Amino acid sequence: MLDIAIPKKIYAIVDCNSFYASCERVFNGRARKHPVAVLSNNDGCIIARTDEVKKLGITMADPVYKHAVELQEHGVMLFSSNFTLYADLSKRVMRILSEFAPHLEVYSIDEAFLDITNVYIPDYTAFAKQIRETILECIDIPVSVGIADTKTLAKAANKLVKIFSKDSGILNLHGLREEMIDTYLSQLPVEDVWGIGSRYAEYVSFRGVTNARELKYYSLKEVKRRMHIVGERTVMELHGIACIPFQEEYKDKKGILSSKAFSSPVKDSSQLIEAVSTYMARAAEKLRAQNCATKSVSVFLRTNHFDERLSQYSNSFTIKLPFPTSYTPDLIKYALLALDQIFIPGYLYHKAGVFLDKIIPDDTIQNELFGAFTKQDYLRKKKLMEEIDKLNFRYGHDTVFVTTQGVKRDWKMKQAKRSQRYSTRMDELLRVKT
DNA sequence: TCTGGGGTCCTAGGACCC
DNA sequence: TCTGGGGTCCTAGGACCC
Repeated sequence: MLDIAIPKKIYAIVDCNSFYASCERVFNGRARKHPVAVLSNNDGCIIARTDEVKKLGITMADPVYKHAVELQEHGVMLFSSNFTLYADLSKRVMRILSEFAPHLEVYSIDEAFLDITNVYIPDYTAFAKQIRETILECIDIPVSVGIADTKTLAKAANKLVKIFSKDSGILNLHGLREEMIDTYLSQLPVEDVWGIGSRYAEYVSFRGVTNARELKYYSLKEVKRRMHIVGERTVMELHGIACIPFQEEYKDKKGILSSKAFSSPVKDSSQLIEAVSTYMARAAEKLRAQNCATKSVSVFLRTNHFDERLSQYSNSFTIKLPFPTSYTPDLIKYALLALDQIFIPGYLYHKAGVFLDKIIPDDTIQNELFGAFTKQDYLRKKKLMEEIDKLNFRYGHDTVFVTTQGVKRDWKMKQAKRSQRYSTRMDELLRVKT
């Protein structure tokens, strides 16, 4: 295909099976014996499910109420999401994985790539087996491992585990003959290829491309025309040519979003003010946690688009800030100005959110040449917020808060079925009867 | 009654500059 | 009838990921 020599890579991807559901099983003996599903905020959708639940035909983000009968019939245990717990267990999994390879890319809360190009591994399957067993033993979370010469092929291998090696949880494509790899790829539906979403899958399947092997040999020119450079990279990677870079170091977020649906419809501006203030407080915490400041604040709100009987409204407004900041009261002030631009009385609001954009590391902030803003001013506010963040971290969210966040918070999400934060809160440790 | 909450990257097109 | 050409920066929107 190409004349130039490309240094070969070898990647493994480790993916926690039904991660949130598996986390619930770690601390709940009864859940081990039952199918488990984890719910979104407000307990509205199913966002993680064990295999038994998948077999019922319940897909990601399916609303619970649609499946109430099957869920009950099959004795599925439902849990509200408990992200504090999941994040903590994720960290522990990643720590173990980092011992298996010199380079680790934490790709999501439940997945990581390992660059094992220069690791001496006599038997890749045995290597993967050791990873699985260690994580199972130490953290009690089952994982699947895919190994191949590109990230896309490793992801494909990981998906194919479910078809070819469910019991072992391992599939290694590295070192196989091309025809053998193609045989595997022919079993992977094109929409399961990493980088091919529903729109592209629809486009190519219309042209007779329904699996990964067919995509691999489809016209590269056509792929490039319709799916641009991203699609082209995907196809190249299916050919075993690594073009998606490995990103080891943690990158600061370029945008920070905080948004949630309300537990019940909201009409009053006073409640929206509380919600937007609270979301902004959370976004600002995240911003400060990465030592950054923002120069842009957006607010959006919308009615429930699922309810066709309601009159619909959706809008957003962005304010460019006169100076970079991470100071919650400033950010809330601008967020409320933005909210004021888009709030129209009379609608039943279902969801609101804030978005921070134009994020910069705060050590790049400089005095404004002819303005009132000074770096000293920024640092003074930052110091104050750091103290408040410490208190809130120690005593729980919103121990110290801005008054517009409100006290009652009727609009707040429901989490009726949340498990305890076993691993991070002293007062919620697992109790064992002796 | 009840429908997630985060993120990323890329492209096209317009504004603006010389 | 002719009506520069090249560059950068910004934004909105669309695709994707988990």
